[in-house]
Amino acid sequence: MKHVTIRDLSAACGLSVSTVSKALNGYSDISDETRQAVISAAAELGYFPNATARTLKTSRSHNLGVLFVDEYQSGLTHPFFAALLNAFKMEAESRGYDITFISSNLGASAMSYLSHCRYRNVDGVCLACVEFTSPAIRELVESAIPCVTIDHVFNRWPSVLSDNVGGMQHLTDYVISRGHRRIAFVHGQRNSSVTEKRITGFYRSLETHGIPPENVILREGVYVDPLVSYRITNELLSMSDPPTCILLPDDHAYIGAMEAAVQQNIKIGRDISFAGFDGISMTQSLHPRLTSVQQDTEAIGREAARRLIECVEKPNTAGSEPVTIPCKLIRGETVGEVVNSAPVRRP
Amino acid sequence: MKHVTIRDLSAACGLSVSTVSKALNGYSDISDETRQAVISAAAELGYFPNATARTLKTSRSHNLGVLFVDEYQSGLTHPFFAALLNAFKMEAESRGYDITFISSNLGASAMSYLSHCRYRNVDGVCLACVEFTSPAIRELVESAIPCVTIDHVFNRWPSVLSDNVGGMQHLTDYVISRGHRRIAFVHGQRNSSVTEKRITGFYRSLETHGIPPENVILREGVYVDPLVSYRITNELLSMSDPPTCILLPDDHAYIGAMEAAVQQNIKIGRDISFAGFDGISMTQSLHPRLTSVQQDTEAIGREAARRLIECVEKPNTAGSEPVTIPCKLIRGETVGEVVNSAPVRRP
DNA sequence: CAATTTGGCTAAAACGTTTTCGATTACAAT
DNA sequence: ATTGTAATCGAAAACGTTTTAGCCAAATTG
Repeated sequence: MKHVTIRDLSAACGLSVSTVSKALNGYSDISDETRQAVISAAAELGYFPNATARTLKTSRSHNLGVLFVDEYQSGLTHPFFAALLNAFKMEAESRGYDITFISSNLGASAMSYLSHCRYRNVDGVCLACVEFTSPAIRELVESAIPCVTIDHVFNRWPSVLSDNVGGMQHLTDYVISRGHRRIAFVHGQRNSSVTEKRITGFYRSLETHGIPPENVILREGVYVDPLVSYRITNELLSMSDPPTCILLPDDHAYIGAMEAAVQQNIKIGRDISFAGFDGISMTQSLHPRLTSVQQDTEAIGREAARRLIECVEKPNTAGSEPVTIPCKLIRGETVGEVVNSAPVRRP
Repeated sequence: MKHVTIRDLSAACGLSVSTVSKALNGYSDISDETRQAVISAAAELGYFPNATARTLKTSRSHNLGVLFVDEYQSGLTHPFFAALLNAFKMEAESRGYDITFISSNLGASAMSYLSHCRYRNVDGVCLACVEFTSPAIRELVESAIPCVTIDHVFNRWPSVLSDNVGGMQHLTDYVISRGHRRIAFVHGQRNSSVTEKRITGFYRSLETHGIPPENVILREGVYVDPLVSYRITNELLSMSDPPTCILLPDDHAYIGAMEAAVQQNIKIGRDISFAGFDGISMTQSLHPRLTSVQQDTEAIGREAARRLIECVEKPNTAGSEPVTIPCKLIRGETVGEVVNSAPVRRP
């Protein structure tokens, strides 16, 4: 009932263990004849090499670490991360790698990220959704273990970036193209780097269209929280000079914003326009369907896995350039066309 | 820069490797004096035992497999599973266990679940959201590897059940207590075991309240799909003898149901009542706030980890009884009180 | 025909632990 | 002085692989 070992296999074939090992690992000094014999015997006995023993000898575990600390304590239910992880896992598995979560509180004794990685002999680690400047992270990325980072770049290692700047810029471009000139942006928390990037994209669009900063309203909201957005939307709608379009921190905010509009009896898509961020499936079933920007989580995860594995398997090759994955604009029904073009206020 | 090994530690202490190992592992034939010396030296050198070598020797990996196949291809974004996994992971990590995903398509060669588990030397595996009757699963649960199952019971192994029967029963009880007598249940897909359980709970409630089956309407909907629920809700509302309350397959369905009610200008909570299942946070921000039943995913995951680890660490103890985790009723605003008690039709 | 190469295989040492079984000492009891 | 008993420690074998170095016959070369 125990694991069938390479010794059993060698006995069954009448060959030495070294020959069997080399036959299975594609060494060139084994005849095709015996190689076939070994392979078919392995299949028959249901032999799989013991990953542990192999790792001990080769110090390659075919195991990738995944490190993320969720700011919102939502853990794996964090929608962006969950989708990301799923794609990463798919790609890694297809290339023969398992994944294990790296955390700092394994068992009783606290363990640094680096220690955990070494403890488990991971071949590489993917960093996402973390505070990249923290000492524990620095220790890890400065070690010899290959890393890939998402939405952040260390010049030693490959990285993949979601184009938050471009995504927000295109969304704003779109809103402006629909005639909006007085726009509010309720962005997410200021301490997050993605927030800063989206703000950058927002202003970049305004600039290219010559819309003066005085025309826009910037407010700080919070992610994954409809209630704050409800409050802020109410405030914005009751201004003496209200915006014609409100860009929300994410799709969750639309729930609150919608509520505010309905209460004030303001028709969405005509009297007020909204846009979200993330393209969550649920908000695509609401009416009116939310206009939003979708991050290509699948491509991000897949690309991260590819680059990390390449970095693991060919350590000599020079560090690759950061790749940025474009976002996709989802044209819903919440950004209406401004016909009686509101007078643009210029200084 | 390499891993600091037990040999380095033994050299630093001037002791043999065996003594060091025994000191760290709490053997009784080591004096407290030398034990302390070893421990402090280990801390100073940053020594962590290599999990791979330890596993090879002890055939205990401190690694738990997690096996789930998502029916909806939503992978880790499956909300119930994501929450479950998160809780399981937390509990496992606090007890010194890492987790790895078990799948059947690792690398090029297809590998059975059992082979994957053996390949990675997992100490045990948690089965959730799977087709428990499939041959690949049977092979695994019939092996020597400890298993814990969620929402299904094999009598060999511990299991933890979410009380879908009781949850649905209490929800129906509540609806009936609000005066509803003509109730529709749009349940999920019929091939799922949780669907059957909820239907059971539904009928159990009807029976205890003496409501004849002719009074209720049963329709098959689908999970995580607002559109189908939109259609079915529309159909139900246009009946000559419409229900006063519609129980939906899950919270996602409420999006569609709400849409249908708004279109027909029917006020939710007064003219028609709705209830969901799952207690997704988003629907708790909608208005009216959805009445729903929340599964205690945190307790389920935690309990599963506990039982699995106990089963791993004390293999002799007899198999524990299945534990069922109760659901929590969330009283929202979507189930109104029926004042002019609709006449109950009796045969 | 001798010398060299080549093809195909094996022996054995590692990888970093744990654990069994002895070995050594000290000290008390006979 | 001999024996017995604890109390500590160490030697060495394992766990299942991979990989280096080498062996032997056959094939090729001069």
